[in-house]
Amino acid sequence: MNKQRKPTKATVVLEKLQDDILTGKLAPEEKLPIEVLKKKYGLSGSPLREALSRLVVNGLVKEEQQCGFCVAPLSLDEFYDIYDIRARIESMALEMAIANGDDAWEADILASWHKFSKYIDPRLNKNVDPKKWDELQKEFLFSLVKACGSPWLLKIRAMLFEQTARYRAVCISAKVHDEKGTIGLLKMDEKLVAAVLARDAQNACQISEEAYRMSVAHTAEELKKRMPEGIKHTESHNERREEKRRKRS
Amino acid sequence: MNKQRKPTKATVVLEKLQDDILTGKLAPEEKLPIEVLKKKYGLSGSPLREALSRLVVNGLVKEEQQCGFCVAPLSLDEFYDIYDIRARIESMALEMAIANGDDAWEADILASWHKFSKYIDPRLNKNVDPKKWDELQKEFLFSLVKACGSPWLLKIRAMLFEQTARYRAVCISAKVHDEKGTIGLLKMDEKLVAAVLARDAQNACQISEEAYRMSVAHTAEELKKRMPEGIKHTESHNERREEKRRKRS
DNA sequence: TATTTGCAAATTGTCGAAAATCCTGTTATT
DNA sequence: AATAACAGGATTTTCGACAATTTGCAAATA
Repeated sequence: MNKQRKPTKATVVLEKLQDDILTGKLAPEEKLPIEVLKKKYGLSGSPLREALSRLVVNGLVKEEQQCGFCVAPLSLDEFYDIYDIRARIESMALEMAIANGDDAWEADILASWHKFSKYIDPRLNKNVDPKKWDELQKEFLFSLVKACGSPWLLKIRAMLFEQTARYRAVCISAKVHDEKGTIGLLKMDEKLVAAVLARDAQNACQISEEAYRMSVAHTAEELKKRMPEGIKHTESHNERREEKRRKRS
Repeated sequence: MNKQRKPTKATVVLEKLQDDILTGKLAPEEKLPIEVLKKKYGLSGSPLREALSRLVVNGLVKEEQQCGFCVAPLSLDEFYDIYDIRARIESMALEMAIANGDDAWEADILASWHKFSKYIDPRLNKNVDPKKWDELQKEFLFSLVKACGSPWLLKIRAMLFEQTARYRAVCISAKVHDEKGTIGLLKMDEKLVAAVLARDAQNACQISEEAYRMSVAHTAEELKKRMPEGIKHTESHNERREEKRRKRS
């Protein structure tokens, strides 16, 4: 009998904040003044600070002592870093899952692959919702490694996944309309599923890493196009301060 | 130009709590009632909850909604898991560092290895402080991977390192008095340094993993002696997993 | 006897205000 | 003119009290 405990306001607002950051409603480098957030989310300072503190640890929020919180910045450097590490971790988990997985694991892969592939296939579905695309893909990728047997590896993986979501969000809509690219992705993932179910770890990892490489290249293109805006925002922020100082002197 | 900001009480008490948990002053599963902590650390609830919230995210503290916080439990299951993942992550970082490291990196390895090895060698130093042993070893191991080039990998590694510290602490004093074991460790680490400086990644990783395996075996022995009965019941399962890991390499 | 119900005590979670700290623009000093 | 010292205002951080929730225990019920 699992006792259902009422979630605290802190955890509720944590999820809301996380979602707002991941979807870009709160922009990178944006300042997060408590006074504003209090009104926006309709609660007091304590649970807010609690939520923000948690987000600091997993890297979505940055804190400067005595100067409050802000959304963690985005950078190309970090983007390449996270994707690189994420691909390696994913391979590691994949290898372990292939060694450990049982029948239920295989069944789960087939099920989530079915749902994901049918949904995003432009030949079957013309109206894909980027949000749902992301959700289904997440479930599919998770099903592959779920059976790796290591809670900590899954925890680390989840953390990296969350981080990359922020970068993906920048250009997710672009992907939806790239019919040719989508079909390529489908074919590649299909090969991946086949390799995993055949318990061919080496091949599976190779395909997985290849998929990551393509994804990185694609996303980086979009990022370079759009990041200037994101960065300009913070730069202008800094420059405004600089300018003010210059004017006065 | 680095402005020194005064640290908040929350961050101060965070470090104190972390230290108390890592050194075992706060026992695993021990309840952490705020009323008690308030008196113990001499401050109010808000910064305390903030610190505890952070510790929840990185896994040192467990929270149950509406029922407060407690020190995260220790279990053999988790012990094997963390060490396994940590060894793999360490190999990954080692490989990258060997590929990326420069002269300064090599120099740093030699320096910290010198300090560490001289200090723990029972033929040179009879009065070793376990705390300092741990500190020097930490610095030495960090120097090996520092040049891996990935901030995120280092962050993950640091997190796992912290976690294992708690398990090590249970039996750290035993290690200090095992003269033969210490000399064995020294020899092994010496070979590791040689392999790293020779940029022989494969060999280095092999030695590193071998060292972890020995460490796991040794620590597990001590843990089994000291841990309460209830926790041991999954032991056979864990050992099977260890077997699998051993065979693979 | 075993299970459920209901109340009191204890503890957690939240609030609003007070204290501490930082930033900005002005004035004083060299 | 450049630098340092200093208030005023804004923001962050902390406190102490209040509200909400759980837990323990005893009485009631089957």
